[in-house]
Amino acid sequence: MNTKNAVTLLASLAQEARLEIFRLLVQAGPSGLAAGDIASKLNIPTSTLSFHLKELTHAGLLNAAQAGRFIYYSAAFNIMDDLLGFLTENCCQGVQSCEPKLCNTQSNEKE
Amino acid sequence: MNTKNAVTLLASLAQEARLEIFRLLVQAGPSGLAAGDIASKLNIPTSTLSFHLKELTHAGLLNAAQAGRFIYYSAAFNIMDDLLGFLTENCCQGVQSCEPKLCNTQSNEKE
DNA sequence: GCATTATTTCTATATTTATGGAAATATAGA
DNA sequence: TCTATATTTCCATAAATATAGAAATAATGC
Repeated sequence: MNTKNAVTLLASLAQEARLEIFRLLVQAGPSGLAAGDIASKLNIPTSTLSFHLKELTHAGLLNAAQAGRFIYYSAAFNIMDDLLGFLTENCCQGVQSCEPKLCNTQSNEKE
Repeated sequence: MNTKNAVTLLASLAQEARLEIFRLLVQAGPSGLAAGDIASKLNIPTSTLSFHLKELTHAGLLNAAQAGRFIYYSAAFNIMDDLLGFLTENCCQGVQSCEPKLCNTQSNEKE
C-alpha cells in the first residue's frame, strides 16, 4: 500500500452512492450480491450503478464474480484491511501507550 | 456518523497531499505540527497547503490550535475512529466468526 | 508604528467526476 | 434462433475540485 493506491481507494469510497454500495456489501459478507439486487436495494439506475461498481472494482475494493446472467459483487475485505492499516501506520510514532483507539487498531493479532 | 458525513471525511482524505498531511499528523500524535512545519516537510506551497488544511479541518479530521504566530494542526483521532467504525458496521451481518480481519476491528474494548 | 514571520484569501485556469437515457452486449432457456 | 433478463458502454451536460502566485490578514517584539 502506498499513498497513490490509498488515494484511489479512498476516492472510490468518497461518494454517497458508492459508500452505500460498499457498506451494503460489507454487511452482505463474502458471498456478495448481484448487481441487480444492489440496484433495487439502493434505488440507483442501472447505468449509474454500473459506473460506480466499475469505480469500486477498478480501485480494488470490490470483487466481481460472474454466475450465469448475474454478476455477484462482494467487498474486498483484505484490501480494506490494508487501507485501514496504512491510515494508522506508526500512529503517535509507535508509542503503544498513546490514548487514541486508532493507535490500537493494528493490535488484532497478526496472521 | 452517517453516509454524508462519512463521504465528507473520505473525500477529505482522497487526495494525495491531504492524505500525506493526515498521515504525517497521525504519526506526530496529539500535539500535532505547525502549518509551516507541514509545508516544509511535505514540500507544498503555503497557499496550497492552506487550502488542504482547510478541507481537512472543515471535514473534521484535523484540529487547529493557535499558539502565538503558529497554528498547530493535529489529527482528530476520535473522528477517525468513528469513521472506521462506520465503515465496518454490521460486517458480515454481525456474524462474529466471519473471517475478514475487518470484522474484528470493533473488538478493541469499548470505552 | 514598523519590520518580520506565519498563515489565509483571492483569483483564474485546468482537470476530474457524476448523472442517466438510449443503445449495445452477454447469458440462458425454449 | 428467438426472447427475456442482466449488465455495461456511449454520450453530452453539469458540477465540483486542485493549483499556485500575488495580495491580504494576523501576531509578535522592538
